[in-house]
Amino acid sequence: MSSNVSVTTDIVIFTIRDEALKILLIRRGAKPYKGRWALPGGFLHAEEDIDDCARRELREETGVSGVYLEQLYTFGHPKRDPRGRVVTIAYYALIPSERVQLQAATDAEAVGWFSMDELPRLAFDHDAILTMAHERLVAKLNYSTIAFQFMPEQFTLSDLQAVYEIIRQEPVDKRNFRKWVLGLGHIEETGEERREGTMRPARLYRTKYRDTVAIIK
Amino acid sequence: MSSNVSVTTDIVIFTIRDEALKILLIRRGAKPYKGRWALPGGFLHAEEDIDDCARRELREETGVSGVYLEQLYTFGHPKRDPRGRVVTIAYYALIPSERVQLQAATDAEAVGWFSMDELPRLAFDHDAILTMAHERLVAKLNYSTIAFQFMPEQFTLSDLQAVYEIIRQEPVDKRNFRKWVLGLGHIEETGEERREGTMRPARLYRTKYRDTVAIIK
DNA sequence: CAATAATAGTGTCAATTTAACACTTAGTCA
DNA sequence: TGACTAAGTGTTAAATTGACACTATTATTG
Repeated sequence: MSSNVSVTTDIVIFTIRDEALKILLIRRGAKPYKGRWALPGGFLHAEEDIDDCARRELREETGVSGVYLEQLYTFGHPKRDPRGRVVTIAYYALIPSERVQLQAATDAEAVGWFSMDELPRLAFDHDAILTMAHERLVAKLNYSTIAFQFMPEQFTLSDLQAVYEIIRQEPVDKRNFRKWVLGLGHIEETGEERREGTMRPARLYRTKYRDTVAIIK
Repeated sequence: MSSNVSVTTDIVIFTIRDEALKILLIRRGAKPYKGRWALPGGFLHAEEDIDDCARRELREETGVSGVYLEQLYTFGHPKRDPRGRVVTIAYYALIPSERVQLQAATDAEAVGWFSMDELPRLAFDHDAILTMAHERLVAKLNYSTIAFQFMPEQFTLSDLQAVYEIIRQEPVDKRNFRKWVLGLGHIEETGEERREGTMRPARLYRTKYRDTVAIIK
């Protein structure tokens, strides 16, 4: 009756780093696709919820927890894994830029951050998963506060605008952006300023609802 | 390694009938939850794609094929099925009103169409699945042509408007609706009219892109 | 201490989109 | 031919969106 299917979760882990949207990939050490880059992922444990499985994989690969994680889609073509029948529940996660730096040291060899425009060939159907995750992220910028999940505790409006510009791959009008984002009522001034180099200091903001992604308008 | 998980698909089948949005449920004949109503669904076959599995279930329960079917979400809480570990990939399908009539005869006993506001208690976590499907459908009305999937070959603008009103559960302005829907450019006049009773005949329309759901604006 | 360099911060107006609203038309039947 | 019933049709005000350029603040340097 059960037809003996293996179930895994794979995660598309996004962050913003070096002015670019990056994805975490892992170089496979075993067959199949040995040596190819792949999404982090792993088998569902016996008594584990699928969200927990994804969270566990995320923690194992990046050390981070408590970040935004959302189920994306389930991929189950019978031939997607040459080893046998493997259904994978794909997730995507968003990690604030700061947290990534902390992890830069781990495992240096087998793990890498890649820009969307310099992706290597991927194992399995991971390119399809990644493409779908990217489309979802871009779409969600327009009707949710998902972008805030990339921000550190405190950030400037220019920082936040940069996230939108990097993901959208096009410039955003500064005044309209500020009007819009302040009008949302989801961020507030911390009262502090960031001064850097020889320029006018920028006001710092924080998100009011740290780990909620709101649907807007 | 595979932890022996069973995989099923469950389907939320929507149609519009008797001025209401209805969902197809099946009365369970076996334990667990014997006698309770449940979503149609079944186990994934060995060499079957998951979409095909859902389509097969849909055809088995309703006799229809070639209708709109979309993957919804995957539910995998370890305790969601008392028999053991079952991960279910939930889908939802939209069936045009006309096609339903044809199936009214089948299996009369064990199958039933239920309005959203007169739902019985459901087996497993099927109420959560159904709620999510309903939310998705309502959301998609606003940014896609998904509602057209409920329409027969030919329909009037009033027919189409009724679909929006039934799903939204609120009246829609007739003139604004017509302006909007004609402006989309996704339907065209057939040239024919429907005359019924003692009223002015209504122009008939058809969708231009039969089995595509477009994302709009 | 004045000039410069670099980013932060700010408002208006036109264009577009959305939302509200009521009467005429075409047909059937009595 | 009058009455009934749903079909069909435009205008206007309000709200939203999008385009656009200058002043403010700081640190550094001559």
